Amino acid sequence: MSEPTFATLVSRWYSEHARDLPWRRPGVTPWAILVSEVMLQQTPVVRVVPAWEAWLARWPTPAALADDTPAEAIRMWGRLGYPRRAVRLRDCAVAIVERHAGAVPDRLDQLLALPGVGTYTARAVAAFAYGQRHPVVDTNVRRVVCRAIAGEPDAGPATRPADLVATEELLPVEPAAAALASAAFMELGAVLCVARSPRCDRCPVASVCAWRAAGSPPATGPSRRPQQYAGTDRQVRGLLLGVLRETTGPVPRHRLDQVWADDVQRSRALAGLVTDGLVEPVGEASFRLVGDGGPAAPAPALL
DNA sequence: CACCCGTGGAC
DNA sequence: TGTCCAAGGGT
Repeated sequence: MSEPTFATLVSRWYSEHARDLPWRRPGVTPWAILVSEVMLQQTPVVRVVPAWEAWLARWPTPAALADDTPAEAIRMWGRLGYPRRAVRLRDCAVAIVERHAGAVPDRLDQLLALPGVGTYTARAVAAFAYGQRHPVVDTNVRRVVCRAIAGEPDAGPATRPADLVATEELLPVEPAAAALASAAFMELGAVLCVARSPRCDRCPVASVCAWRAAGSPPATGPSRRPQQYAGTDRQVRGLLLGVLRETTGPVPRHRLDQVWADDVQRSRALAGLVTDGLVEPVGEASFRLVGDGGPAAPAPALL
């Protein structure tokens, strides 16, 4: 009789206490899982749930989304934040149709090649949609492994190859069990082993946690400086996009001028939205969400 | 690697 | 009230 492994302890806890999130239910398609993963990039679960349901009701397949405009994707994205993700998700749908006949690929390298799909999302889809054995490392998993295994209060700012290796070593050999363990690690980090005031009293691995054993030392160095928002280009972009989102078709520049007083910053923000494929100019003095109201008119400059 | 990219809730 | 943080990705 050997002691249960770390993954076994967390997986048992997960089996009993996992939240009933819609993308975890039986029969959910790989596309639906991919959509959930993209929406969950830096956006809390509670805000994703209704957006995910509305999105999939409208675009149940990659082909359906690929046939619609970026403008509609941006509108459906609502206020999830980082609306470039909406455009990339549609680009991703187009790529899936073109490269994979409309089916979400199951190979890691093919997933990684899709727009908006990085190290985390590719592995999450391969594991959760296709049951493959890959370490799935997000901010939650990094925190759990960093604390429980390394005994340190917090992980670094970005996922490193070493994080993947450390997590892989914790996974069971059997692929389905490994995928379950990855979901369990994430859940533990999201629900109990949270950044501020972790709930160690309910933790299934508290007795083997290296961080607890070390006396739960607090984080020392300046981790990452808080990201500013008020007064930044991001706030201005958000204001501009808010106007464009609520209007169908072109919006005269004078209406956009009202959202922010600083001409230089406002122009820079608008140009950024154009560069990022969210907004396009219409004629001399109007802008719209990309593709809003049909294909763009021929560029007059080309004659 | 550093920085940029939205939004809203909790403390 | 300001700060911190949330299933990252692209450049």
